[in-house]
Amino acid sequence: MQYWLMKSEPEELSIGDLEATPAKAFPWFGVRNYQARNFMRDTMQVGDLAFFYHSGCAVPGIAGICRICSDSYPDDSQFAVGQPYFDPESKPEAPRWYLRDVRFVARSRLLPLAELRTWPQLAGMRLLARGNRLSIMPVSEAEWKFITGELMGLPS
DNA sequence: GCCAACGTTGGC
DNA sequence: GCCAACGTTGGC
Repeated sequence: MQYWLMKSEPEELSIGDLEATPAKAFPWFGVRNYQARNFMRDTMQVGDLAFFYHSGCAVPGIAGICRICSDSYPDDSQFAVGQPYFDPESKPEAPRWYLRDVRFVARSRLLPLAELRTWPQLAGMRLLARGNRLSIMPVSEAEWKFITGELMGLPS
């Protein structure tokens, strides 16, 4: 059981979209970074929990929690000619990009990036490291427990 | 294998 | 829209 943080632009997919259809498995499509792909393809396990992070919006921050609910499989969007995530270098017989499905767990109050930076307990968080651009990254158990317990007020 | 150029991410 | 930081590409 590991913890993660997954970034999404809410205009594309938001925690509200998951919440609106909590039984649905949402493919986490569009990741085009090898390190993030490797986390999804190789390291994640079904049942892992992840913070759902809203990026590229007015107030970026953690907006809720989702659960990894599938094994990894090829991201269809890499083969969609003319679409934003098309990758002409990737072949169906050797897909380059893999994803997993996630499902809604909880919405939280928005925890803005600027607020997360103020907590000494989170000073080592990868999300807050200078120049960090990874869209999928591990979260330590201590960070997870602090955020869910102290900032979200969820029972442990 | 180095590294400059370029494209992308993502906060502000 | 700007720009810092990073990842990728490709020439050498």
